[in-house]
Amino acid sequence: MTTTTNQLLLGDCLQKMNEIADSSVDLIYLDPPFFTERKHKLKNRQRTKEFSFDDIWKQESSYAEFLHQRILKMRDLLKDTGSIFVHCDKMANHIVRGVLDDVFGSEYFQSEIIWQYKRWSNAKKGLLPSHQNIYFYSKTHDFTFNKVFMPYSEATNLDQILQRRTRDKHNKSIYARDEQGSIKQADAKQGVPLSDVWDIPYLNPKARERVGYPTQKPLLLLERIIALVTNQNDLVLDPFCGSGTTCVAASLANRNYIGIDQSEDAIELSQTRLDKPVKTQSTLMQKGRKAFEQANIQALQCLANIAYNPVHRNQGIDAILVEHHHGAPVLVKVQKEAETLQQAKQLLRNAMNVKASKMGFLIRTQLAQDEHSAEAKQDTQDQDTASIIYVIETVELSIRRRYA
Amino acid sequence: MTTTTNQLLLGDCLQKMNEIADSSVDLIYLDPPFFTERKHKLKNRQRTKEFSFDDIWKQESSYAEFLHQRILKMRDLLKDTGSIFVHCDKMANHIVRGVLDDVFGSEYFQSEIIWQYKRWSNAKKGLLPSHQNIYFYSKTHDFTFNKVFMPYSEATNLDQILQRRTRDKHNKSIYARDEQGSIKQADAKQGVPLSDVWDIPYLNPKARERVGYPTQKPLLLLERIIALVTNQNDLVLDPFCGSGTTCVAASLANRNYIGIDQSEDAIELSQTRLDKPVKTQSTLMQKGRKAFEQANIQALQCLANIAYNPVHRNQGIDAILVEHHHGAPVLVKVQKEAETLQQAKQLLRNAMNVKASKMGFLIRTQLAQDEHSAEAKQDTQDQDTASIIYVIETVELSIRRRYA
DNA sequence: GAACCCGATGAATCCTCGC
DNA sequence: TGCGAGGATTCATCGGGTT
Repeated sequence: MTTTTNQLLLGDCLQKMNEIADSSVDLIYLDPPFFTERKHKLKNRQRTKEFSFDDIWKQESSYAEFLHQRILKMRDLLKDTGSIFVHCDKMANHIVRGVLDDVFGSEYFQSEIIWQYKRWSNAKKGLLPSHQNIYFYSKTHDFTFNKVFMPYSEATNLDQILQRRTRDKHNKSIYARDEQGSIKQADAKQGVPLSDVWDIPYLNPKARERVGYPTQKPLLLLERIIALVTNQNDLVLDPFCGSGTTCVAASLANRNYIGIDQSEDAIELSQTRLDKPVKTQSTLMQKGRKAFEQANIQALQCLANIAYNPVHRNQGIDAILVEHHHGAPVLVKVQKEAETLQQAKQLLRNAMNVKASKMGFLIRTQLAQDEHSAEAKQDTQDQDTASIIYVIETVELSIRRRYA
Repeated sequence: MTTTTNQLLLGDCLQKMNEIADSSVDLIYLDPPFFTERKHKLKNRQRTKEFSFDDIWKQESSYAEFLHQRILKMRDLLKDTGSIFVHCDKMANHIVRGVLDDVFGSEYFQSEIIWQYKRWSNAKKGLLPSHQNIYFYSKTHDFTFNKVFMPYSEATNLDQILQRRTRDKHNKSIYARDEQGSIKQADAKQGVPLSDVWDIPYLNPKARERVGYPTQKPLLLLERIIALVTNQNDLVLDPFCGSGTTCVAASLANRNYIGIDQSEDAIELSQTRLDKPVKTQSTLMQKGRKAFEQANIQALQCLANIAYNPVHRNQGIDAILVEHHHGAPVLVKVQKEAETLQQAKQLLRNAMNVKASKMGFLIRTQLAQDEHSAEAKQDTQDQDTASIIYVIETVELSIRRRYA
């Protein structure tokens, strides 16, 4: 049997998976639906002194049964080098784990991935839920895995890490030295293996990427999973594809895909997204939180000795000073490379209107086309609102100016 | 029955807990021993097509039974306002969760806490394990909880947070505006509620706090848990107290404690620690990770487009290139403001000797007193070691030079 | 085969040395 | 004697090799 790839199938995956050849899939990702009705049944149950596992499972059995049947079939579809990633509802992760241990075997459990994100807070008593669990099992020990390396920790003595080590006669670890007694260097290192805790921004409620599916996942999450355990032209299957994120990510990464869903709407939506994929264009999404911190280094350096709160994700403002001025916040904006001074000023002015700010600082970083225009040099006083924008230059710009 | 507090009990907690009065404990923390023998039993088990839940559990049942008996008793010991925190082994978290759901009821599940950390890596194919799970259940809905707030994330729209919000007639959340229609500023906010993902440094192998217990937890972790769900003079119980971290943390926070352990050594050790508690106080602990990042911003900026590993805490080196040269690392140093070129060169040269590096780059950022000296302009070749230092200038410096 | 040993690992602390 | 820079050391966890 040959499998037609790059298609979306409408129906229960239990049936539809029969259209896929055994041992043909490289990665299965699923976020199975979770039926919350069961939960309430538990409420009034009697606690018994004599413990039986059946008690736990009876409550969950219909769900576990549902999942078990399907995951059994999924295992057959996987190549020997294939992997499965199962996204868990927080009320059911023990059930999912139990089923996976049964079908794949606990020795093929690779990782519990924690997808961590910051989120808008709620008023709930307790801790703010800010993670989800993804279980990663491989079919065999010979699974495809593309190693990813991350930077060393800031607290690491990196120069020492690069020294070769050995053990002395007491089996104590020491640095290796050559005949002259100088330290031997280790081979080139690439960094630290990727951790099982992933800090990936939660899909912002207003993101363009969002298509209205409650459990929609960020593309970045799926892209990372796909990059980790598949290669180009491999086949990715999502048996509960929903809004189609997995398929879109696979398609963007030049992998083949098959998506299955019971809902006609889901299939239609997925197809639309596949025809014209939209990925949220935010610095945070693309480069991660670290890059976000560095993106504005220049701006922050200018402010090095002033007490300020950095502001991200706002075109008009890069920082708000801690000190207020006449009871209103003082805003700071750094001119971006692509902005003319005019544009930058207007953005800051808008922001100041919204924030009712009376004082703003605009930090120039770019030479103007017409260096002699009045606008380029003067601070701006807005007649209506009595607010003022001071224009400041970076040191570097003032040097370049003398050459202009 | 009255309970004697601030004591350590030797024995199986199943028996010893009988010495504690029912409904007298405010917090139970436990890190139950985990018997890894199970793992191997699972290995050769046949997967059966007809699915039975008993199959999953039979393997685990002796362990689950062990845990269930004890946790049942623990629930009785808890006050109605009390909570339990259970630390899980990564191979057993589904078992623990199942038992807790059974004893406490899933509606009293409050959080799965992810304790996240950085740690030395290993050769594992796959993701680097860097978290542990802690389950948090309350006995009733009326549990003690002290809200904790953390600083806002870098990606938060801080400017929006500072705007006062209200609801319109359709009960939709909107920004509050004054008579003139401009936005009202909110009062100072406390921050974001504490997340269920905790970044707490792992107990370092060299830490003096370490006492030799393999599963010893950092005091910081227990301190946070205790602060979260207990008040002064409350009673904290650890039925598997091991090295006694829980009791020490409770004692330091002016809570009462009871620790139980089967091992005489553990009890003795715990008592020693209680008499003279040691807590790690380091730069990382005190100033946090951020302190490292900001120390060196300027140097890192100069290296923007080169593949390098940043080096902290070493005067002679700011970075090591990823690529090696003639089998030796290539070192990079950025001249600091207070350093003359001579001094900078010497520091780099020393570092190169120690690291046996053949090639180094020194990035000039300062104009020399005597701009015309030969030393200022020339690269340095060391006759003895055949190593060479290339001197490079920043763009900014070369502009300033033309004015010098 | 199974049990054991051994080397590699990197985070982060302790510790020493020099001024 | 105090302090800071940076060198030294440890540990749990893998894989792989060897009894």
